[in-house]
Amino acid sequence: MNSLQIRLDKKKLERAAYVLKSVAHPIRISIIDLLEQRERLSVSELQEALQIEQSLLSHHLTNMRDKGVLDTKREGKNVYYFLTDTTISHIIDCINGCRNF
Amino acid sequence: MNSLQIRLDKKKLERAAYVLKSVAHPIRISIIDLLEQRERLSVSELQEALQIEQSLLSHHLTNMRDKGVLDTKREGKNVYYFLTDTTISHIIDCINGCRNF
DNA sequence: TGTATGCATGAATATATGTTCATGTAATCA
DNA sequence: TGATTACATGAACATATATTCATGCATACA
Repeated sequence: MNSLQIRLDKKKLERAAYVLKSVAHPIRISIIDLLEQRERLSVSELQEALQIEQSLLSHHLTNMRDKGVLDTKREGKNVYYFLTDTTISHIIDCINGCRNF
Repeated sequence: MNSLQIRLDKKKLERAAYVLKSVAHPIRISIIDLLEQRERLSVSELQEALQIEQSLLSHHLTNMRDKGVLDTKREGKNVYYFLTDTTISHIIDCINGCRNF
């Protein structure tokens, strides 16, 4: 028997890689970490916690939103970001809980 | 109270991003998927299943090995690759089991 | 309505990653 | 020991990603 084959179709593979990419960055992992603590955060709040340029933060947030990891809700002048799915949190916990990495 | 802060230190963050990056690619996800089915696989076996150039595969394998995701064992002419940690499998399962992605 | 605040966007640049091609090396076997 | 098989490596090139800077747009408020 030699039935070795990839179990994921091309679309799934690309989608998975696409989502994972949007997590695989120190700043973006930090954003997820913060959103695990606070449910939802405005860009200003994130900026204060992260201490990075507003524009850079905005680019990262847009990136994560485009990839479906985050979503937003405007309230007055503020835009609040929140996690769309707990899967991403699990992934970060997974990595951090792991001794080998 | 306003005790919002990143819970992960810089080293952990960079390490996590580093490991995640080595997973965030269709070919490399496929490799992990195959190694979940077979425990260990030679480069030739992987190549047959993946249908990609030997050199490209080798680069990806080296990448994953360097980042601690895979390890190797030579046996005669063959080099066998295997997962060092189930965390990575969990991550892939996590993503695939998730309806939102 | 003008001004300040909060955030987004686009172009330019810097840097990292992926892929190919040619070649190298290690183990086996005739 | 010379040829073959299995895999690795490095340079060159292509492409993607990250960062900065300047500017734009929306909301609120004086």
